[in-house]
Amino acid sequence: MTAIHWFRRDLRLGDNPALHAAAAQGDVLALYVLDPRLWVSSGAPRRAYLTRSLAALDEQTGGRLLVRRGDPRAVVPAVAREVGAAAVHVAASTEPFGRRRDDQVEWALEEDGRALVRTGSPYAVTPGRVRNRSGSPYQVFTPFRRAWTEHGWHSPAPDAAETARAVTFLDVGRSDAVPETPVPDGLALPEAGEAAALARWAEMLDGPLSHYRTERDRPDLDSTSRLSVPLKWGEIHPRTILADLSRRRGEGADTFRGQIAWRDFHADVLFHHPRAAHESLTPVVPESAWVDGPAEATALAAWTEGRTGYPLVDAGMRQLRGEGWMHNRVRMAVASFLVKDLHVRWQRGADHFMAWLVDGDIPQNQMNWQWVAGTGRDAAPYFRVFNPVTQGVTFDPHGHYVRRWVPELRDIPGKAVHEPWKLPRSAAPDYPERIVDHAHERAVSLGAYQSLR
DNA sequence: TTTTGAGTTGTTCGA
DNA sequence: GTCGAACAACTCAAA
Repeated sequence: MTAIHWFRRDLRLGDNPALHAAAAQGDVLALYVLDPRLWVSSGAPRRAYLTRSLAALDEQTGGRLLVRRGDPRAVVPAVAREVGAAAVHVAASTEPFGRRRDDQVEWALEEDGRALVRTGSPYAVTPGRVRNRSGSPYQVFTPFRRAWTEHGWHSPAPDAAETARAVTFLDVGRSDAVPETPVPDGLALPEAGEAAALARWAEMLDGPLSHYRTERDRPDLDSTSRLSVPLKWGEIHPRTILADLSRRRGEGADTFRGQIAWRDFHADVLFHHPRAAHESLTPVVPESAWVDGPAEATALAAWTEGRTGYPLVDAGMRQLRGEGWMHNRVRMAVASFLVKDLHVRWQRGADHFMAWLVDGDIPQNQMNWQWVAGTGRDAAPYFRVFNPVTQGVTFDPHGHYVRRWVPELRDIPGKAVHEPWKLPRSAAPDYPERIVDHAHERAVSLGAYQSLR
């Protein structure tokens, strides 16, 4: 008997229960479907990364990954007919687009007498499972985390080597050509694939994890896991991470576990509120507070190109275009700046992030933007406005991060780099003037909030 | 049943 | 220079 494992956001062999569910039925056809709708909306950095991750997965399957281009609602049932598979196995999608698509694929398969079998999801606890005593989802992170911890999670499934031995992958011939995916000029992509993800995690466990609680906010240090990318693509599963963490003591492990909990929480909130992918869950300022038209375009251009005149903001925006990634602390600072200093709707910023982030993921990206904007379920209080100078001095105390990404400021030593306007113009003649005054715009934002209360 | 206290990520102001 | 309070409103769980 033949079964299909349809890979999506689980581009790995290890700790992949859905793949084992397929293998339990016989030989496995490893399938990936390049959906033009997703391909186009992914942005060049993610397309380039995906291509490389698929190449790594193909190698892991002995060159037997079948890649087909087209609408999964047509492609998946067609491939199932071709190979005579009774079932197509997947890890469940939980975000709005994927749920709808999977339901439609399931109906198409059922018309043909075949089944779509969902086993597991990209989360430690499948969204929708954590409930309070009255059966409702949690609105607030801390109680969610408590219940999530009590809920627990499965032990990891077999690792990649064992899986490769246990599963027989079918060779059904030629894949469709994957389109050319040039890497945008100057963009340094991280290495893709399961092996690279596990190597990065092993490095983290033996190094930065012990100082994670105190140093994770420092963009000038390599103190974070950078696992957002492999987690987005499922090159590693959070369950693998939690199992390793359970064997570690210390506040670093506990803080990192909290980040995994946040990831599950965001997926859970979006599961219960699909509209949160594009609408504010709780509008906190009147529509009139946002800029529109040419004013919005001008503000967005300065922000996306990293020429706002605020060094930390500009460094972050340039890191995004340079690496397809940005340090989390800086993501918050630039997001706060766009929403509360430039008065641009959070959705515009979220769209730009999705266009450039290699880890760009709807639940994490949109929910974090809503957190900063104060519109989320468990959002930042309205008065929490990040001061780009204070954030810079506090978290990039020597200015290393800013100088790395903003070469016009390279000659300003130490933390003075966060306030170049206090120096003679000759210290950084090519660096832009501030496009707004933070203190003033902060007051405007607080006023807008008051007006809706 | 009602009350109470705590809650990812900040900043400013006045004592 | 340091430090605590204030800046809302609401959810949730423990008392």
